[in-house]
Amino acid sequence: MQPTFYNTMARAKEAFAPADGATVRMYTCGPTVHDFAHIGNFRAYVFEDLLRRFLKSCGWEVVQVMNLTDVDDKTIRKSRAAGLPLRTYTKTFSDAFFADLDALRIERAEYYPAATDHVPDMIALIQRLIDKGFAYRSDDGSVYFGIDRYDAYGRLARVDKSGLRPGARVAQDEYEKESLADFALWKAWDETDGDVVWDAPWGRGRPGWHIECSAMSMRYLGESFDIHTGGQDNIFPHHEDEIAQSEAATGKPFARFWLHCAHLVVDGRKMSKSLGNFFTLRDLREKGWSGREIRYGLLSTHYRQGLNFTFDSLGAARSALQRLDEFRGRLASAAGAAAPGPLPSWAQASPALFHDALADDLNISAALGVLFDLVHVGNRAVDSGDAKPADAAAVVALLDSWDRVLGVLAPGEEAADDAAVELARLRDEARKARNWAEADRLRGELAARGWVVQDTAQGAKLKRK
RNA sequence: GGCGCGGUAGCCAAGUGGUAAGGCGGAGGUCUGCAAAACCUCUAUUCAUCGGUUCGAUUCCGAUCCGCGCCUCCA
Repeated sequence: MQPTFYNTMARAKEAFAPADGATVRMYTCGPTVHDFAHIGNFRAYVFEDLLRRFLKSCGWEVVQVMNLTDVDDKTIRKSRAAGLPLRTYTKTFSDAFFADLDALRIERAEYYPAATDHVPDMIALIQRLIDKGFAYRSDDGSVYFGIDRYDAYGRLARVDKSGLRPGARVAQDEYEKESLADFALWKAWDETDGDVVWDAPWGRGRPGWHIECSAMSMRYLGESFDIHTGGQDNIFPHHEDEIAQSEAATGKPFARFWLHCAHLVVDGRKMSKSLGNFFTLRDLREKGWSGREIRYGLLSTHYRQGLNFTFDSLGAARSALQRLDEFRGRLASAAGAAAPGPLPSWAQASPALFHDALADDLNISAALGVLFDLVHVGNRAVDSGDAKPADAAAVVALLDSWDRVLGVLAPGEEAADDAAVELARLRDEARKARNWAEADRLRGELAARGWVVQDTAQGAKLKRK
């Protein structure tokens, strides 16, 4: 089935294929590296990772770009407060960001351009906009995009530009703009910028926020590309402004599909430090949750659905993953060294069901339903002895192919240490001697070391608690 | 005020104009020395409320109530 994605531009699901039929060119709005990313941010990145992996499973190549915003008001302010050069300050957080991506099993994008490495591209793009009459210079040397000079403004967010009213956060010093919703392409230098400054033909300063995404997407993906994603809060103004400045400059359609993921709340409330419900990935890992568990928690709710993140839901993720691990382990032992045969009858429908679920705008709940249905019938087959080694091997291969999309199955087994193996051996001996008290004592000792014993037909197995 | 999303079992969460997937949790049972895991059975006569359309609506339409997001740099 051909994938269908909900395109914010159309406010409807639309059939998707890459424009050139082979390679999906995708731009994903990335982090502002002035602090550790929080789990709300990672919800978006996990969604984009699922999208990326699913597109690959459809047989397409993917070229993904994720920007690193390493210059903006907050970043400058914080780096100056820390007494560090901008680069030094942001490196801490971009390094942490990549470590967090790894923990969440998020595949690397092809490009992670940093804004500060692409200022010349931005200057060139702004110059094009000035030359074409879409942008104007204000008295202080800033450059603004004039939305009244661009007819199509407001198409994505469906805002009427005449209806835009001033928000609470409009700075006092922006009176020079032609229209309130005009946005800065270039901000003239002032003393709070310190040494964060570039020379441009119209004066010294630094780029506005929106322009980096236009300039960097064009550099790596071309002036038109397939998919642009971000959090729903980016629809307006960020993505609206990207479209305006990009299409005004090139005269070409910018992104064909716009996918936006909904926000995450914690315990039903917006995350905030004052409520004590604000978590970075690091915070959760320190509480003993694995990256895989957190990934499952973030992944298992449809991306356009608001996600209520709770510790109960993490516990549910842990249990669900244990069930999946157990199933894969049972199948692997049933398979032994057998080569995969054709899928057994009880699994034959599964691959198409799984693909079709995700092809329907990444319906992850339906896809997980297919997965758990397979676990159910598969466990039954193993119990009844119907699963022949070649069958089991085929289903293991199927699970592994699904996991290239989901990225949650492979548990990263921890081999039991020698001491635990010895305790398990002693317990086996005690059991053979029907010395149940000693066997249970040894099981307790293993439990204290964090190991759970399972007696199976193949002998005792040790699993991490 | 404008744009938009959502209200489905104890919790999370799909879904369809024809009678409610799946996960977690809970109860009972099988297996086991006991466990663990797995399996079996049960756990929403009902999908926020009220109207309407229809042979029939949780699913379509309207209204109401409630919760939430964005409206200048927050994924």
